[in-house]
Amino acid sequence: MKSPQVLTVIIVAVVFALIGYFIAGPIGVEPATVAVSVFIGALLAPFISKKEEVEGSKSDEVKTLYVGNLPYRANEASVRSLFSEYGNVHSVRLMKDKHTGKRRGFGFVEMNVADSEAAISALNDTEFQQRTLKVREAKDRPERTDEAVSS
DNA sequence: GTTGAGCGTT
Repeated sequence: MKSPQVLTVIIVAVVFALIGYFIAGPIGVEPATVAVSVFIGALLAPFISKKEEVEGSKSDEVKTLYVGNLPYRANEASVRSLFSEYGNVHSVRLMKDKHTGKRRGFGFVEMNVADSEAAISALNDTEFQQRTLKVREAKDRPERTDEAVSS
């Protein structure tokens, strides 16, 4: 996938450089300068656009998992180490009650998509600290990435 | 300090 695209980019850059070389004369600019500039520009343009594609696909590599029926003594470290055996764990959040601060017995684990599927089939309905875990794909959460209203 | 179906906060 990578090699044909790079070759295509080079060919397109050469074609643009030739076009710029021939139209540079009537415009009144140095043909060689235009050719080199267009050539470099055509090489850098796909490189910048590909960089954005990579960053955009990186957020898709992480998937949120719902973990239920957790023992109240379980902490984030134990859950993280448990899921880390089946894949790269990005983050672990055990939900607690905001008023009392006690654990509610469920949480969310973020890990890679492929590893998450393996972790679900491997850890779902399995015993963890004398409790049967419920591991599933988490629902879509309301996006609250923006700052909340504060005075 | 307790309890036991569930999908949530910077």
